[in-house]
Amino acid sequence: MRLDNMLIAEGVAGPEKGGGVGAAANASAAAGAGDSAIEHSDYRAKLGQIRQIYHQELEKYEQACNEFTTHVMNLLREQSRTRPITPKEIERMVQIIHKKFSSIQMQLKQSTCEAVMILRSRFLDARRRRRNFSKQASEILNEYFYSNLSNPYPSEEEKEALARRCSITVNQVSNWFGNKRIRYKKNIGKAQEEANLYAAKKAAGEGASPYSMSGTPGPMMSPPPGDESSMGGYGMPGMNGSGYSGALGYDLHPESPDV
DNA sequence: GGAAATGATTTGGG
DNA sequence: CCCAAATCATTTCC
Repeated sequence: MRLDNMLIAEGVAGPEKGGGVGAAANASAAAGAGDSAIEHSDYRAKLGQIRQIYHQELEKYEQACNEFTTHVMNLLREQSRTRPITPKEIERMVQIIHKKFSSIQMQLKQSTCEAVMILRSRFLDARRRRRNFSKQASEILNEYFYSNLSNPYPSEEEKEALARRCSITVNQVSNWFGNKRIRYKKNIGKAQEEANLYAAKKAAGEGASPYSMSGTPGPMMSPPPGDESSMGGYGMPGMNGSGYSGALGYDLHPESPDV
């Protein structure tokens, strides 16, 4: 019913996917804006584990059910010597057994669903895998922010430029400015120091080049001496060993973290 | 270990 | 869409 559909939708039940668990070796980290590729393979690996356990258990139940059924059949056959037993009665017995076992399977399915839900919330919520930006990125963003304090709203192009220089996404730049604005406003008194600090830094670093905001937002501004915007992001997230323990003995042992 | 800092998301308004 | 504000979850610093 619902649970089945959900499990199929999540890829736990249903058609077997290719090589199964160990077939998530995706080593193509697109240079551009590829941000949701690596986390996905990790997610799938864990999902594969869940699927494996699920099928294992399912099979076990199936087997147990069959064994129990034949056992009961034997008992009935034995009894048939002392009293007449109709085929209908046997069939009813079998049905009762199957019903019982299917309810047990239901439990398995439900706890599997729960496990998937937990997994989803663990991996799909980016808040849980937050990483601080690099020092340089913060520098760049702060520079812009305090240089344009009167209007700290970078246009789309400016955001893109900042994103490139910081090796982060445009969305992250937007987030950063959203956070920065609100948090700057919250305590202006204290942040003022920071403003001065960055203003001074600016003046010292650039000498006579007031690219504040009046003129064109030239995309060719020369960065300060210590630029180096390559540096390939900020490394792979360590992915602390979550080890969620589901209701029914699901336990994803902390796997070796590498791609 | 707890507080502060910080990045990301949700909510609500335009 | 973008933004502000509130909130969440994690990292960093003490």
